[in-house]
Amino acid sequence: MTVTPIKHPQLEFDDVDQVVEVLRRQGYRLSTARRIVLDVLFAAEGPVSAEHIALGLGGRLTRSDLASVYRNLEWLESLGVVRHVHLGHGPGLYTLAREGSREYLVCERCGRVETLEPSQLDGVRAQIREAFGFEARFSHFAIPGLCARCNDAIAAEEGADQRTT
Amino acid sequence: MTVTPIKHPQLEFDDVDQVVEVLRRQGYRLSTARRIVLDVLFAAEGPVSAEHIALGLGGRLTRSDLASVYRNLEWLESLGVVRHVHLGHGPGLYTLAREGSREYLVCERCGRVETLEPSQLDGVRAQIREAFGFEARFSHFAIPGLCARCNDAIAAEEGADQRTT
DNA sequence: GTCGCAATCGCGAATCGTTCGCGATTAGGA
DNA sequence: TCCTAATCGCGAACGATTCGCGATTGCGAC
Repeated sequence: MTVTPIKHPQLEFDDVDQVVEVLRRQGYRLSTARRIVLDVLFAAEGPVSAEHIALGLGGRLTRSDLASVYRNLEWLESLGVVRHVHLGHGPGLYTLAREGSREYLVCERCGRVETLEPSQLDGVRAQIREAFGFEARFSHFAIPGLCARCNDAIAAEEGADQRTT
Repeated sequence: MTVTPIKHPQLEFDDVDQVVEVLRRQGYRLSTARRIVLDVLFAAEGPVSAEHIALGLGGRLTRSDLASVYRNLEWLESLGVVRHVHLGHGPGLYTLAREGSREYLVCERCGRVETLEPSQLDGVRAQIREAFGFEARFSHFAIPGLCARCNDAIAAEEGADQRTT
C-alpha cells in the first residue's frame, strides 16, 4: 500500500461467510490464505498490523506468509472489505471496513488511542472546509496530540520548572 | 527519530552564524558536517528530506554522509533548531524551527500541499479540545484530504458515473 | 603551536515495514 | 479428472532510518 485510498465501494457484511459469498459471487477465488486473513480480521478487536495477522493473532489462529498477507490486504482493501490506518510511527494497521471510517486521536506522550465515530469530527471537517475549501479525511491518518491527562501532567511539570528555576 | 517530539526549547535566530554562535555558547562542537546541514537547511525553501540534505540540495551545496545527516538532524531537533514533518508516505521532511509550527494540508489525490500559519488552525484545535479534552498537534503530521479542485473533480466524475450507470 | 582525547565522522551493515520475482501449488470451471 | 490462470510461499530487494566501530577532528590545556 503506497497509494492512498481515495474512494472504495461500500460493502455490507456481518461475518466471514457473508464476505466470502459476496467475493465468490463477484467471481473472485477464495484461497485458504485469504480465508485466514479474513478470519483474523473478524477475530481481531481493533486495528491490527499485517505481521500480527501473519502470525495468526499471536498464535491464536493459523499463521500465514507475510507477503501474502500484504497482498491479500491490499486486494481486500481495493474491494472495500478492509481499510488501514496509520496511528503514528510503526506499521500500518488494518481493520474491516465495516468499522466505518472510524477516526483516531493518539496521544503522543502516553500512546493512548481514542476511537471516534465518523460523525464526531463532522464539525471539525466543516470548519476546515469553510476556512480552506479542503475536505479533511482523518480516517487514514490519526490525529496526534496530547490527551487531557498528559496535558495536565505537562502543565504541572512546567509549573514545577518555574518554581525551581 | 522514532520518538515523537513533544516539547522543544524555542530558539531565536535569523541566519546560520547566529545558530552557530548559540550552539557554541552552549558548549557544543561545530564540525564541518554540522555546518553543512545548517547551511542546507537555511538554503532550502521548504521542508526537505534527509537524503536531499545529504546530497547537498541536489548538488547545489556540499554533500555529506546520510547517517551523519540523520544524527545531526536529530541533535538539532533536540536543541529546538530543527523540526520535522510527515506529509504522507515517503521520508520525513526537515525545516528550521524558526518556521514556527507551520501546519500542512496535503491533497491525497493531486499531492498539492497547502502551508498554514499556526494560528489558522486555532479554531479547529479549540473545537477538538472542547469536544474531547484533546490537544491536537497538527505540526508533526499533515492533515490529509482533498483540495477544493480535486473535490470538484470527484464530484463531477460521480455525476458522470450516475448518468452512465 | 601542538598535544590529547572526547566528540564526531564516514563507512558498512543491520533494522523495520513493505513490495517484488518467480517457481511451485491450487481453486474451480470445462 | 484435467487444465490453466490465480494464488501461494519463499527469498531477495526495497526505502527510510539507525547502529557499530575504527578513523578523524574540534578545541581546550599546556
